[in-house]
Amino acid sequence: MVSPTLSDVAQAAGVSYATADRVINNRGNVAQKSIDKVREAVAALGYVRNVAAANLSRNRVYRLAFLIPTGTNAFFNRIRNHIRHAAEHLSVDRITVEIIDVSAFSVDALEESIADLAQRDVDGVAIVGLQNPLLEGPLAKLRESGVAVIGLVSDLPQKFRSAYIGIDNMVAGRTAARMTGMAHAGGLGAIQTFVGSMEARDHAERLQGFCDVIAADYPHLTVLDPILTKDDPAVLKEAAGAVLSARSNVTAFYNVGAGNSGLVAAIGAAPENRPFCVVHELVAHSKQALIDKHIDLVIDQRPDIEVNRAFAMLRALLDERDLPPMPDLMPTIYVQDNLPADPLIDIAEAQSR
Amino acid sequence: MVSPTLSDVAQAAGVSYATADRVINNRGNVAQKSIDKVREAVAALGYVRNVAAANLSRNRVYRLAFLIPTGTNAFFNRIRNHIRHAAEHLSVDRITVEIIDVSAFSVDALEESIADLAQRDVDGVAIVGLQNPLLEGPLAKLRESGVAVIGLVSDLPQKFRSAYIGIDNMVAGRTAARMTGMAHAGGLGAIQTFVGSMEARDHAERLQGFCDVIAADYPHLTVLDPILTKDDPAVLKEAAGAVLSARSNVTAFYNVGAGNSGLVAAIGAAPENRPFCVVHELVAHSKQALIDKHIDLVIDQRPDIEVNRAFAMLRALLDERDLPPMPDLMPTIYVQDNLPADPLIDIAEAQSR
DNA sequence: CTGAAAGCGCTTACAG
DNA sequence: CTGAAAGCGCTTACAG
Repeated sequence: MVSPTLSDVAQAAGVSYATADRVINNRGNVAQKSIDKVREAVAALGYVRNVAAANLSRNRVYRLAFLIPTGTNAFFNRIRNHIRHAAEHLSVDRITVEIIDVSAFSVDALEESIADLAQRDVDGVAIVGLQNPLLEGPLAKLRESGVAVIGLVSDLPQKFRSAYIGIDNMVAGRTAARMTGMAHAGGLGAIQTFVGSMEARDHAERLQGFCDVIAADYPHLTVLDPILTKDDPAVLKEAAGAVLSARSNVTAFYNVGAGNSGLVAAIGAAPENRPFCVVHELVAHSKQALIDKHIDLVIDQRPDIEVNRAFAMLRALLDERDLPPMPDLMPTIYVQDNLPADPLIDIAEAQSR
Repeated sequence: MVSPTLSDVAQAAGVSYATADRVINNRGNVAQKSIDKVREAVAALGYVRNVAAANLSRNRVYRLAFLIPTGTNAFFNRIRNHIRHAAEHLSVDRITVEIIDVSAFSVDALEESIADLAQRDVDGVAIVGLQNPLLEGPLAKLRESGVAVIGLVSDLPQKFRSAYIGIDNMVAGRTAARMTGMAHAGGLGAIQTFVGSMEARDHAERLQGFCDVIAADYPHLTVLDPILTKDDPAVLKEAAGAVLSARSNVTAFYNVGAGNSGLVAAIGAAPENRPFCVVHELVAHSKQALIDKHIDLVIDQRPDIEVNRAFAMLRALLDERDLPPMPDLMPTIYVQDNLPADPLIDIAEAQSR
């Protein structure tokens, strides 16, 4: 039971190889009669196109690009490492990968980078995006020129990308709230929250999800107004330190954004009777803080899986084949006991220093 | 910068294509001088073998098999569904997949099934194994005949398989303990544990990990002796019901094994003031129990990821290429908020009824 | 020990 | 609108 080839199909349909090929790939210029005959033969034989052979024959090379925000953000450094690491194993499949740095959180910079891509010789691109209409023009152009576009970690305007790979930040916030609620075991409490910026959509969504769950299921807990940190460790250290030394009634810390090293430093300076601590993204210092019992939980979006999926998705898109199975990506909960021994986490951090 | 081909290498080395091929694939019968020249050329040009072309030329078809325990166990039904689902998308790559049922937990049955595989025309196999020396004979034969063998979910004797894909059950138990500890917020408590069988290695390991963490970090909690359930829902229902109606001082339930539907039924019958509940494996009824707030946490080993990795691993093994990046698989923690909308979970359950 | 050549299942000009 | 043929990068007999 060897699978049928295109020449089997052609023979069964009574047409030439080339004509069968034209039908299979919708290349046009075929008589309706021929089309019907080929379609029938395909159905009868159960023909399925051999993508590997097709790619070989056109000497297919996938040139992929990732647009990633710059900066010392340990999370994006982790993403970068996962891309590079995956890329090493992908050269076997004739895939070249380029990481393009984009100034973080700047719509203008992102717009320009996307426009530049059209010049570049690229087949597919994954973009850490922003939901901004300014991006629509360059994105439309990119897609017109046949480039596959997906959003990664942070979405693009939906009509201008083929897929989005990332978590739902509302869910991430809800998950953080659930754990914080549980950890109070029915007792009273007050939760001090920290956010980088309320303009950052992901931060706002996480906080929203967090507050929703606390209000619904843990009414004996109070969520205090968030302290704005700009994701700056120094700001976090100072603010958290102030709360701790005030011997307030705060029973938990939830940092919605980045800058965790500052939070950990403040806690390390006053370890007795610290509040329950939840933060986002597993990077070298948050991992170490878990091990040191300075914090309790890390909610992570699994950048390794995100990157792998981005590659799989781009390839499927470029091969014009069905997408591989991809259930929703859900935030993962780490405690000190289920930490992955992922060397890329630590590399990421080393580079960000 | 097109990547060099074997004919580039042959030309650079001053030998024929066939000779270069012999060196690249270690086929032997080549003069040392030729070997050296080819090796140099490979290094100089940065040649990397095109696996797709190689597979095409030998008309490579991968015939893979999975040996999975039978029974109504919802977890293994979930595994089955993931295999079938992945298989649908794999026919494109000339991969055929066969699921072979094996009587659960029977060394004899497993031994026989492995022996049968040698007859069958199979290139690679993933086996839900047992650590039993009886398996070594048939496994050795299988590998001699060139079949790639990996352990899945439960390991085989280590020397007789190329890789193991599954979680560390000690880690799973530790994780369960950490969450249970947190949920007591420093208060006193007693934890009733349930195990299927202390002979089952995975159960014993989970319980061990659980007890270790409670003893080390939550000394104010007591772990009660496990109730033996044989993974039978009826036994669990009865036992848990008895504990609940005794109005004991039990503050938490931890079910190390299967049979959760019985536990949930007992809780559903007496929902007021129920203990904190941790179970293993996300299947339709444990998912529903989370949503219904009958239980608090599910520790899951992500069978979807395990299955995907099993396929990737077997392919890499058969292609004799480097293994793709695979960080340790860690148990995942689910609460009602980060549940995946995975249709295969529910299919699995429907079939097991 | 070495090399020339057919073939894997496709795509792509090219000729008609 | 249709078909014959070269070529993609490899493997595999086969001849020497």
